[in-house]
Amino acid sequence: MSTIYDVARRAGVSPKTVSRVLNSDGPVGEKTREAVEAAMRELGYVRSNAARMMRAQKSGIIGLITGAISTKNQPSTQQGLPDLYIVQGIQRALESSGMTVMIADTAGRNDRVPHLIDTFLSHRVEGLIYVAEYHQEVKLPRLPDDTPIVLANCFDARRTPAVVPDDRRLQRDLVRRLIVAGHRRIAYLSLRPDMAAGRLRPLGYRNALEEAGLTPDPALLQHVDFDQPEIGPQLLWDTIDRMLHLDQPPTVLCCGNDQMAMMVYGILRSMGRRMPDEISVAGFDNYRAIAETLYPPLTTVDLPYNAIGARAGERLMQLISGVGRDDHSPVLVAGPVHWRGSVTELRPENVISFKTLREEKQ
Amino acid sequence: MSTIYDVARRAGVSPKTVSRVLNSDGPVGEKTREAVEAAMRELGYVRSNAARMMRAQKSGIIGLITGAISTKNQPSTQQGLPDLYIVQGIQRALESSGMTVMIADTAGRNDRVPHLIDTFLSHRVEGLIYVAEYHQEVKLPRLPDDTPIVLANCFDARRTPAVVPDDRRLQRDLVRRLIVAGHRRIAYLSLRPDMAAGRLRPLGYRNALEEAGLTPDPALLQHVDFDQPEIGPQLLWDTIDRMLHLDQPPTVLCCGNDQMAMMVYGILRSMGRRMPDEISVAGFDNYRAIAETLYPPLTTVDLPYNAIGARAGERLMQLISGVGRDDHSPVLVAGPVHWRGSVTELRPENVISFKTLREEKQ
DNA sequence: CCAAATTATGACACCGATGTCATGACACCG
DNA sequence: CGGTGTCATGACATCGGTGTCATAATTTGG
Repeated sequence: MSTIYDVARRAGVSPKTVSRVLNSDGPVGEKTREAVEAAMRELGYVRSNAARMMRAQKSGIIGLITGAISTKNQPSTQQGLPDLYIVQGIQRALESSGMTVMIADTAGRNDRVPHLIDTFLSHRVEGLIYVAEYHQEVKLPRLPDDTPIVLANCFDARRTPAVVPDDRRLQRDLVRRLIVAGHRRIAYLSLRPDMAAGRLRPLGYRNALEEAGLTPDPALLQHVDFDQPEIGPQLLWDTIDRMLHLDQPPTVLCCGNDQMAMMVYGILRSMGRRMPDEISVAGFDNYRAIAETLYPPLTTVDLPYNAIGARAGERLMQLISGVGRDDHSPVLVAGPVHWRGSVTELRPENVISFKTLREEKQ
Repeated sequence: MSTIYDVARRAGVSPKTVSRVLNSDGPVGEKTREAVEAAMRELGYVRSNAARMMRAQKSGIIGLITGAISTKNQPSTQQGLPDLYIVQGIQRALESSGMTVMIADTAGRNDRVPHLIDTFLSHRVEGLIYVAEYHQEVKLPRLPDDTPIVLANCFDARRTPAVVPDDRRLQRDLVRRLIVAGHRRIAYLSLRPDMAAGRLRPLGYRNALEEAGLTPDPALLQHVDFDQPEIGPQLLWDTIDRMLHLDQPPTVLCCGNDQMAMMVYGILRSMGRRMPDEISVAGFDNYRAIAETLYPPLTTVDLPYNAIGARAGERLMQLISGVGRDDHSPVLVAGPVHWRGSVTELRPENVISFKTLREEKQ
């Protein structure tokens, strides 16, 4: 591959002049510039980042660590593929700043993280982003120097800058909307409480009920470890069966995520229940491959992984430029409710007008 | 960040000696080595790849271009997220060779590809991999120099080294298995024929039937553009309705992919058909979030995106080391049939034993 | 015990781009 | 017309490792 020296020789100028043309640095004569540009074209010259990085002491590289990429085909895979969307969002956000993204995955082994960080540091990355596959607390080794790092879809005890989904608010918004549609008996099938989503979403559900003056009924709230290999569907079946046989059965089943909702679809239909007339179903995530393809399409709330990535990228760029280095508050990201065919709007006379709620939503 | 000069000064040796310790190059005295290692630890030294790359003229970087990462939230999103799995496979394959992966996405705009390639070249990547979101033909700008490139999940007219799924064989294997299970009236709901999968999979379906001495019935083969926004589900409904009212209706519906199968589940149940007793359903892809969570779990065939990535990575490493530079034959990748609850095994007396088929499958 | 081989270490150049400073050629102004 | 600015360009050093060669110290062998 050719260098500025090759270009300089061919154009009959000094290397420094070529450099000036490349960077529009100092003044360069019209004829000289043309000669240099011609030489560059003819040689197919591409400037070496390594050399330029050495002088500039800037790499223009951001390191991305994602455990997600590799834990996906583990036994218990319950989530969608949020990380891809997050990575996409990061790329979008970093694109304008001219950064190049270097990516590495832990291959499902957290003990490899220090090694990956070392590799990134040897490339002198200007910042790091750690992407988790689902909202959770993580523990990262302390970075040896002052390279900024942002956590996406996770947080840690050291209060490292983080961007996470606002699970509580998202669930609250969805349940609010269900209430606006006239539903009063709203069941909630929650994810395992050892995941952040399994704690925060039920909280949002409760908030929405209380706001509306409804008393949460313990009989309508149940944790279901639905993605357990064998017993998951059975657990779900039993729970739904029990709820539907209550004196006052729910009119809508709010599911911990879209995948659970998909399974609920199959179960309800096997039970001979018609959707959404007899019983409505709502999801969480707006996992589009599922929500839009299910029949009927699934009402759910958008967990905007793209935006999480974008926010993380922006936050990192700020940190790199020295802004908000001591701001430790996490960035919460929310998205809109997607109202589709899986939930009935109950008869108007049952629907109370949540004026304040609606206004707030705007 | 500290340099070997800092380390050398601290350890009271020359920079070259530090370099020797780093690379286990020449002989180094025991005491000297320890002093150097101590100094490195104390300073938190991390070697600069930029500098070393300059001398070595090797970057240790592989460039990854994926259009997929960004076209996902386009209107017509029908596939899963194969690219993530492909990327994962690539990383796995490259990990052992100590390569670092740099990733860039086209943000859905193919006109950005040349720019991305330039960026990669400026980093002096040792190879490139282009990952497509679904099996298709692509057209890439010619690379200006001899940097090797491999196409993953796509191919081009220049016969650039490529790794693609063996759609025909996968579909044939699945249909074979259906035949072994006793099915004779096998319907095929195909994807749009403008996608490679929409042409190759029906071909495999046909192959399997003919092998078994069954005559393909045109009434049982239908292209369905199921992921069209509004009319998709309707088209699918009509097609299924028509097929189920044939004189000899199908016993199993073979779907172009798992997502279509998911929609078919909903439709069949709305029609009041019980699965799998009355009618069986099979998918394609083994999109696990869907196939394993559907109720009943979906029989499908594994399109091993992971393996595609891994093969692509391996192929690239070969090319880099100069092996098989003029081998233009594409690598075909297949995976196993996953037999789950969505397809009935018909009564034994109906089941002919496909001895040869079974043996071949092993 | 001395020559030859081996071990341990350092001086120096180089990879390719760019920052600093110098130099020569003009143009402009009083 | 001489001094001062601006323009256009180049010489040279530098970034941080590593290859080459030289040199000093030590061991080995005859």
